[in-house]
Amino acid sequence: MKNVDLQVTPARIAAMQLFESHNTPFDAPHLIDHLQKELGIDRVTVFRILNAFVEKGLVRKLEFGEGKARYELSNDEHHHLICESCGKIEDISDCSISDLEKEVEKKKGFLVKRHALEFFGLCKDCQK
Amino acid sequence: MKNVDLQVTPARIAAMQLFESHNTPFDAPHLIDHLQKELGIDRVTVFRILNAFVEKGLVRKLEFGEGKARYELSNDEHHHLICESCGKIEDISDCSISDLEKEVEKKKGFLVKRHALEFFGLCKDCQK
DNA sequence: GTCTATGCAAACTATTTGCAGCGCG
DNA sequence: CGCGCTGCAAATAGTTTGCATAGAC
Repeated sequence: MKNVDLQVTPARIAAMQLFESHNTPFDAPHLIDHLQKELGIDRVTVFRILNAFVEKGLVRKLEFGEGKARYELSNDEHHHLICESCGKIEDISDCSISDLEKEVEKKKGFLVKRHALEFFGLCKDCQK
Repeated sequence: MKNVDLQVTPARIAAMQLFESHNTPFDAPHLIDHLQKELGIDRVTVFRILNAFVEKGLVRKLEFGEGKARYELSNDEHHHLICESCGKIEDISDCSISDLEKEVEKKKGFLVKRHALEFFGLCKDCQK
């Protein structure tokens, strides 16, 4: 955290710990809930921490059409399977879009910096 | 519009016309602006129209991480190139994700109903 | 000690809900 | 004329901003 020029504070440590212990992306209210109970951190501070983390590239901001953002560690590149029935979010890592990306750059002259790919549907358990 | 069991009203006609004359997805405030000036339609009504259109499958709801939704006609299947500098949104239609989709279904047992794919970066004009 | 982070209050934006009245079919 | 659509008021959810104080380095 010091390597990205951010002060190390209790709130930020706790926030980072929650990211590290979570395997699925969560939203601001979820983090607020935790930090409020645990350390009495204010809602506003949580949003500021999230924005700082995103800006420094520690964390990625996602949107799944819920009217609020979700966040996850930006360690590895992967995409999501979102179950429209139970809300479970799974990861997929094998992303073979680089070909399509190259095509876009050639065809449209568009310089791709990042992409978002999500699959919506029904998870194994919700199908039967 | 009658074929999806929705009453045909001035507000809905005007909304549909805006969709048909627009080539890029727009947000609720944009539509509100138009319908308010044109016909004095209330903000709330516009949201209700948008929800009805989405529910009936006439329109698709998108989110590009702006903290608000965008909408577009759901005629054809395509994806978007979003310029992070000027905000221009272009379409790409040749989507070759069906392979990846099949893989997901096999590997994870996840039933894919739809997917979202967007590329973020710099458009031709914003690169130099 | 300086500069950044936090708390509190307030504001703002997008969106939803309740209820009464209007209008499409 | 009945039920769905709209308007108005109000509420809710997520998120941002301003300013004064507390805390990290």
